[in-house]
Amino acid sequence: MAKDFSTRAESYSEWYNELVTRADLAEQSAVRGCMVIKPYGYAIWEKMQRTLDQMFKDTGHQNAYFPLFIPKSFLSREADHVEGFAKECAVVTHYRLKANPDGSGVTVDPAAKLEEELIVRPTSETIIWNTYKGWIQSYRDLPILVNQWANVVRWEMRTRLFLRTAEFLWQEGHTAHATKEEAQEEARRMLDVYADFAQNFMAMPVIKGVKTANERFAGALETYCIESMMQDGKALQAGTSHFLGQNFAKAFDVTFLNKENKLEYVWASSWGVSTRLMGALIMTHSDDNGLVLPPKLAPIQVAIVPIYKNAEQLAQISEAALKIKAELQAKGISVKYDDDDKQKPGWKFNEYEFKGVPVRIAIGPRDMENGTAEICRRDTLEKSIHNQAEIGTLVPALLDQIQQSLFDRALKHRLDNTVKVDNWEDFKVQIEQGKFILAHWDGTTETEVKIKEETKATIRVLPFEYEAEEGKCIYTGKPSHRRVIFAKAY
RNA sequence: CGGGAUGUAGCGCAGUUGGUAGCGUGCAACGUUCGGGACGUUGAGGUCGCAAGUUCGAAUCUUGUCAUCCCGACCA
Repeated sequence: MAKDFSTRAESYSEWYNELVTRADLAEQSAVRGCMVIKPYGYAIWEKMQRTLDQMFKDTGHQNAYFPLFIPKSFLSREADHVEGFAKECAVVTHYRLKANPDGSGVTVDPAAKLEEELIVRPTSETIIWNTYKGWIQSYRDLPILVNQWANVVRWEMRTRLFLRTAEFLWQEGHTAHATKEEAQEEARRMLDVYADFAQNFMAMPVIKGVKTANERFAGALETYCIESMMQDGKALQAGTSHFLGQNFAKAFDVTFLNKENKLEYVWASSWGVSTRLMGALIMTHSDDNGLVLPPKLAPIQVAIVPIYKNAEQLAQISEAALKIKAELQAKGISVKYDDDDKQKPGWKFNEYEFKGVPVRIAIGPRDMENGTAEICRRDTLEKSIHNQAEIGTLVPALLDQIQQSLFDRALKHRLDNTVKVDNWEDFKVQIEQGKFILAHWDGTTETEVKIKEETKATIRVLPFEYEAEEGKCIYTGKPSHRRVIFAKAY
């Protein structure tokens, strides 16, 4: 009955939708390409949000909120930006409905046509920089370090639950600086924050680096990214941070007087991560039994399940269980004691496995006789028996261990599936096997595009960490000084 | 927008040569159970995606239409 979800590459829907459904995280909405995030899924997102939000604040940022609607003319101010997003925008053209004369529902009132159409934001650079114009006059007004938690809409032709939905939740940071260096530093700093979050909270190893010109954000001078490998070997872009130069300042005429009393355009960065991270989390750790959550992001870290035949036994077990629960909670661990009489222990075991709860503790009559409890860890499904008195000290250490071991396992998977390739035939073979390929590239967009056409492989990232090495482009044979990472991507 | 497939109970599906709809699971009640999704008995739940046509009669045949999924195109 095992469906081999965790490793099968070819069937996205079974691999992914099934796990999402079983873990009860999200479902398709009635609206095309949108999703309903269910309470348990949202609890995970909230935990991610809180963690990230604190990290932003620790790096000096503040939250703010900007409008959902963007006047059409704003979007077209920056040439590359509009070109990048024009094909996927939802447009508001009217502001009123009216009842049909024959009483059969409503129709759009043609009299209520907007003079200028409004775009539902696909990203907020334009509306924010239009606002920043009014906020910035002097170098004393800088930097502005603002983040927004919001939803955005991108009318993609093809959507995938969590990974590419028409509407998604995200945060977008938009910063304004007096110097180029400062803006670049900011973009790099936030990439580090993302990498920190991915690796230390999501237990998801990432490769930090820079995108090629071809894969760059529309309107950016440089796009930095964290790139991660999913269990089927495909790459997922987990977060991006952009150095925008003065492009948006020029487009929205945002200038300031510097210390030398000279008028200058403002320098910018923007950065964002989205509910796609939920997809990344699922696809990095899940196995055939369902979701596997890293302890630091699990809404429930420990579930305690009593096993009993009658009310008397339950009362005894509850006493022991609640003691353990209190002990763990005192250490900041979220614990659920599930004495729900409506479900059987076996059912609960499966349920918490679907939901990815890192540690499960079972206590039954046999344990009560011996003063013990059974601990099962979700990542390995190993069970062990311990004295009840030890649980309070054992579990915190175990949670740390699970967190680390999930990361180690994912990193090993990536390293095991990363290969250096030096000839084209080999490249085509390896890319089909879902590998990350380290190969030389001649640095041209032309070559990059041709490789993509022939193999569907894209250059995921030019890693910051690399060995300088003379070589020949995998495709054209032209000289190259370093290897870059090719892979198929979601 | 091109290629392919699918729409039948909450979910997953069957339904033969046209004869007025069934299985699994889930749901409700009761009893026995309870250390890995228990079992039995009873019960509730369906405009067969929508529309038109053929026919005495359509889930089934025809046409149209809508929706969803997969593969492309598209995609910080």
